[in-house]
Amino acid sequence: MAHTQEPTADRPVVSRIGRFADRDAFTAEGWCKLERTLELVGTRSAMILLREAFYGGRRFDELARRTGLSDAVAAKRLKQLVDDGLLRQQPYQEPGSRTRQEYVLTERGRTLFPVVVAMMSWGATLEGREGGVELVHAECGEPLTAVVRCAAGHDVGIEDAAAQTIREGRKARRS
Amino acid sequence: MAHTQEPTADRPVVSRIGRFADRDAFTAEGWCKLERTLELVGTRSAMILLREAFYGGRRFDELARRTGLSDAVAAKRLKQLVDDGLLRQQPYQEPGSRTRQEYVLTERGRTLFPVVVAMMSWGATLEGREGGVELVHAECGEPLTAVVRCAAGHDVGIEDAAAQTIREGRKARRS
DNA sequence: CTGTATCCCAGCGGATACTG
DNA sequence: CAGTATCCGCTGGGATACAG
Repeated sequence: MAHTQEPTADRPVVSRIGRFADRDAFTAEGWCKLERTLELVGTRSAMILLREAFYGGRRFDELARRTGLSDAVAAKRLKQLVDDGLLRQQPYQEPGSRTRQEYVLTERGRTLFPVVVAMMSWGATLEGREGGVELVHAECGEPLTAVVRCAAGHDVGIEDAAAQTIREGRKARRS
Repeated sequence: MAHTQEPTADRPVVSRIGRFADRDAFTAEGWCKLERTLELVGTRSAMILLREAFYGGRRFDELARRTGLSDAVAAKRLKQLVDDGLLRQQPYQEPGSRTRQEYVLTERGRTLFPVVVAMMSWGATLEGREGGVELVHAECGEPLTAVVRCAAGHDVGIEDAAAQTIREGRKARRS
């Protein structure tokens, strides 16, 4: 698949392999994986609540205040995230105080880690006030970024990516 | 699932280092890098237009139809993406036909690659119809995923991440 | 402390019609 | 082909008040 080449302006950034004649057939409905993701976490409130969950936030009060969301919106979105299986609610006993409910990421929610990191990392490249909170590697203290890799383990830059249609019925394997 | 210390309910999923006493001070305004990202690409239309750009879509008609967006919405969002410096409009001469305008990703837009891949890759893990379009590594044909890495080059799983406050003025270096 | 209930507004996005 | 203009419904999210 020769595509040595500079992805300059007169060529698509991402080369196309496969047949794109049938591209339009996949436009609508539930085909697009990106849109499926957006249906679950496509709102600002969902993303920043997840951000706080990754930061370690657990109690309702904590999550609502630190996101700056109103109670109503926080409650509604948290409920949706629980319904969608990204957060789980469970009782939590603190010695000396009464039982509380807390929100924790489920295993599925935890798999959003690269998504959150990718967005935070990209946002860090924009102009804006320095400071805030960041995620780092606990062992070396370096900030996190998201990189693209293929299922075979190769690092993949944008110029090495190609878009192709998936045959219906062909099982997408996720190693 | 290796990670020995189960990040169970009574511990934050992501451990906290640094002082979080001042955490609330960073809640509002432009501190959060994730929110900065959401301001630019936080809408459904922006994300799926970028998706099509990564797939290689260039002309207005193509982008509007394949995203399923109405002309009005597509035009408005494309204009915003151009204003924000994620897409660029440039003339394009096809032999035998008249000059056309086309939308191409700018360098900044291209850096959104991990974000788009992360979201598509996560969406692929959800239930839904098989098929559609996917991004693969051109050389080996394997599908793409996004993984988290620190600036020092280590792969970082969620259990190895920590949240910390950034001192104001400390320059966030991006290697 | 953890929500629910109402009211309200702005923005997203669809549909349709129209322009260069 | 590449948009603009207008209208309109839906929902995201804020504010305020109330409840277990």
